[in-house]
Amino acid sequence: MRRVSIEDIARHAEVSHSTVSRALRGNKRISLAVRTQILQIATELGYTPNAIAQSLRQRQTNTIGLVVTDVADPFWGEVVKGVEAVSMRNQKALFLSASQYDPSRQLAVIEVFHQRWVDGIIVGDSQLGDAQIVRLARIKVPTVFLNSQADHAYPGFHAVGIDNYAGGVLAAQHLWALGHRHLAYLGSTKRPASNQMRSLGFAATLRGYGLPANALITHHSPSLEDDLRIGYELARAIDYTQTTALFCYNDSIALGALTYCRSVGIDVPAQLSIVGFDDVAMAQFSMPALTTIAQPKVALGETAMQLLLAVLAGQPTIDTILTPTLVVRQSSAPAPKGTAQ
Amino acid sequence: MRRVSIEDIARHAEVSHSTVSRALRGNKRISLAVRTQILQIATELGYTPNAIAQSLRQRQTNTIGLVVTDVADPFWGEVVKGVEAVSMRNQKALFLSASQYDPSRQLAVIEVFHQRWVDGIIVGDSQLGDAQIVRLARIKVPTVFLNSQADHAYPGFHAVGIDNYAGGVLAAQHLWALGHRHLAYLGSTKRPASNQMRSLGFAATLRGYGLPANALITHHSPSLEDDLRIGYELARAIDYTQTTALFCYNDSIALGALTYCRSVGIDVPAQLSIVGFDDVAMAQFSMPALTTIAQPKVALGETAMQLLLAVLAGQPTIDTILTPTLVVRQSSAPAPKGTAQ
DNA sequence: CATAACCGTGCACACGTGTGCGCAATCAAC
DNA sequence: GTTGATTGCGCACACGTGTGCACGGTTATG
Repeated sequence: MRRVSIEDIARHAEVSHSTVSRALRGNKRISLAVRTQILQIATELGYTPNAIAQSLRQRQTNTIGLVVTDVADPFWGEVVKGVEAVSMRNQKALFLSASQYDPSRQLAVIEVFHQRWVDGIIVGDSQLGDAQIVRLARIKVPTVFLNSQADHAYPGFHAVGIDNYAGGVLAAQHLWALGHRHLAYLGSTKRPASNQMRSLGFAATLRGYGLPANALITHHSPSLEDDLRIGYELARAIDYTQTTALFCYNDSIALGALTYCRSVGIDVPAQLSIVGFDDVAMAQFSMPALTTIAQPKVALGETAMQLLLAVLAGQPTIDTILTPTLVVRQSSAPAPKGTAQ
Repeated sequence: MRRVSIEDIARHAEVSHSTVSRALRGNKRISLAVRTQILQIATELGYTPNAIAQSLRQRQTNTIGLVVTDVADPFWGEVVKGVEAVSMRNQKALFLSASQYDPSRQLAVIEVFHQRWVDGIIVGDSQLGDAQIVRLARIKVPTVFLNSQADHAYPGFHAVGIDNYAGGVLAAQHLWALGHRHLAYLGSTKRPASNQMRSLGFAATLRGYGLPANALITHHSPSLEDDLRIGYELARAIDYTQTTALFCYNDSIALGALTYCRSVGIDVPAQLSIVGFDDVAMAQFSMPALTTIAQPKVALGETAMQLLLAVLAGQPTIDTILTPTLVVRQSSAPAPKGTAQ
């Protein structure tokens, strides 16, 4: 039942375990004859190095902890995919945990990671409060925040994200250019900071164009429900005799809104334009295909992991803010005649 | 820079590290006075147990390895969510890795898990060949296969899955009852076994009803592309002067097919019925909402993890095959007049 | 008061690896 | 042939934790 260790190999080869260890690691002070013999015995016995013992000895686990809010969210699914790919490629094992948008669980997960001596941590959608950040700062694990919902400016903390404000600006420019003068923003309270930035960029840009304050309404869902359902519900609260365009926190909410519109016969985009955020896979396959502010999701995950690796390697790094791009599809069109002021 | 260990606590409390260890673990042979003092010093110093050292000592890591084909796939996202939830609740850390449908990578990941001494492994969508299974059997790690693409009947191997054949039967019954007499199956070659079972259940049932062989055509995508795109492409290859119903390997393919149909003006469900598989979140929000064979995805993940925990606890277990259910929505309807024989 | 039972703690080892240091053997140089 | 360098390997310890055993001290018992 016991697994084969270097001690077992040593016994067979009639050398000490030190010699076996050195031979396996390619130390050049071991003679070729002995080394090849050891390697052969190792494969014969089916030896597998014990990563736990190695970790203890080397005080390093080659392990990364990733905590996200929800793995089943299509956005995070892609991000995790990017993180995993780079992690795998660099021989780091990946711990995954989900926080379900609960900051205390987020911290709890991080503590578990700490106990397991992960080399580094990536936190998605961080909603940690100041007190929690202080606790996190005490355990000095290199940490990368990915699309953080709060500013964590501490030494040893790094960040990768997209410019949410710029995304809001893009949406506003696009819809304004199409002639929309009564608009709505459908937000998400589960992600306070990014929600606010997208909303702000959107609203500020429109105001800059001269849009009166009462011509822009914003609805933020209070619930933790599924985004698709939230979008459906928020869309039903809108007065469509005025509003001709919706900008949604993300694609799931937009797709939910789109479903509501079709179910009550609102013609998208002839009567109503809808713009989403993220550019999830489904966005190009809805009917009509969704105009959206695209985030490079997989790249976001890859970048976060690469940044973390650089930190671990002691290289100088800089935080990265990626820029979102506007992807125009069929869900947005010129405002219907007679609605512009 | 060194982290605080029980040795450090021992020094402060002027006892031996054995006493500290016992106090922390609640051993009743330590006097109350000493124990409380030790606990206080522990929190003062900010002690965190070293899970690596514990693992080495106890020959058990409280760690589970999960390997899936693609985290970004909406189906697997939900499954991972279920696995993670149960894992977390039982204080097991979860290693995640993706195989990208490559059996050799699947095995490679398992070997890494083995090196890290995971207590158990869950393999999603296993496509391991016989040789790989033999290798896997040599390393005696309790393993649960989740919706396996092959029969792995070995001692120490367990399985959780759904009855794909029954799913195919359900789809056939539903579409036949609606009067469809020319049908097509849009499959996926990335998942050979489940694809075959769904196709077989579908075809056998229809033949049982007396459907002539040439009235059912099957298309299997040869590529590794995104399912949504595969569905779109496969749907364009169909002759719609005959075919009035599509049964698709999964919802993503069905949604892709649906998108193609709308883009060329085929009315779903008036002209064409579409049935998917899985019941992903998006299925109820497409237009029309997708009729589909539902899998309990989160429950599947939870069940797999619970089965694994039972195995680890030495309890007797039995493999579980869950039964899919038909969810009728708006994408399926009676066959258009004049098409039935 | 002597002996036994019991309670609280420390010693020492183990888990599996990696590595600094030393030691023996071989070889080269003068 | 003595000295010095070089090569190849083992000894012993460390990483942090848990636990069997022994041992000293206190209390109960006769």
